[in-house]
Amino acid sequence: MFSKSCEYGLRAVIFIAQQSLLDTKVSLTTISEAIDSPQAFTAKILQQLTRNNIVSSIKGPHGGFYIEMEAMKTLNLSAVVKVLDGDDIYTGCGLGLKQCNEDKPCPLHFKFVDIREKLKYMLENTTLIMLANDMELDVFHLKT
Amino acid sequence: MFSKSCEYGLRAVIFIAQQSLLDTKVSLTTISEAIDSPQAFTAKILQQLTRNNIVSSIKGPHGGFYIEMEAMKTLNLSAVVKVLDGDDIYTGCGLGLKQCNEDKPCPLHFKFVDIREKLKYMLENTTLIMLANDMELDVFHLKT
DNA sequence: ATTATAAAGGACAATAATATCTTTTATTAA
DNA sequence: TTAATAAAAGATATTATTGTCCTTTATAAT
Ligand code: FES
Ligand code: FES
Repeated sequence: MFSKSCEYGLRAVIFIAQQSLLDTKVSLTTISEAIDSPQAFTAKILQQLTRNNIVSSIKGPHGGFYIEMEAMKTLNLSAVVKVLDGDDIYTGCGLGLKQCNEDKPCPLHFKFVDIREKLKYMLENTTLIMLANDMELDVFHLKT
Repeated sequence: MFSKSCEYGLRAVIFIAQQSLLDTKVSLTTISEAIDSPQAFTAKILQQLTRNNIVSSIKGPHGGFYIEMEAMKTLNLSAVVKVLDGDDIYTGCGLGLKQCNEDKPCPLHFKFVDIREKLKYMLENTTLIMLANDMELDVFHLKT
């Protein structure tokens, strides 16, 4: 479904959001251990996310990554996916036609678009703060 | 969503099914032109599909690929996807955890499984003959 | 000012996916 | 039985994704 980059990115963002709820900044090392992802690769992903204003970062001692409360309330999973995987998942044809077009549809178009829209709706309506709050319940996991 | 192999494979299977409805066997060249796919790569994909008894093939003059009427009625898109992409799409965690497990779920699990099941249902309930018949309507396309 | 910390950035490496090319095998028709 | 046709199989090439390593920049504390 999503690329590895996107999977790590989503897990990282959820972990950072959870910690930001407690006003804690987290370092790359802490993040990659918490979500069980390759550290250097995760660093690259976090760079993309900070450049695109999903997460914030501060260099130096006591620095690290965090997410502004305002951003947590506004941002949804869709924003993260768009940064890391583009919007192919929202606009691409299920059978790989160069463009998904209602007027020249592939034989799977109508059935496929139905599911694609449900996925889109789900990602757009799941905010980071919702997930951060869920994580406080101790029933959800970000590794293994 | 699907790999390139799977996209080409699905398009090829739908085209072959449509032609088999008319009792026509089709060659690799015909197929790759009809679905606008790289010929040699498509050959590899068709080999996998014949080995796995999705499509049938005959070598030599007047040979080519076809699908048995019985197979067309029985086989669904899910069978094709499983051969080419495995069943990761049915069993994999949306956030890339090593295994998707209801008892140790990722924060997206329940929302994700809902969509995953809908996709599974759609693929399992779309038979090749349904799509072959649809293609006769001249409203659906397999390229551009 | 110096040192330690931590993210940012650039260069490179390994692996997997995609794609091509060549040879072999099976089948048909002349 | 020979030549032509078409799929199967094997080897190789290209590209994208995933992953690592090293250097630079910013910040904080001593
Ligand atoms: S044209 Fe294929 S999904 Fe829309
Ligand atoms: S554990 Fe992540 S989708 Fe099931």
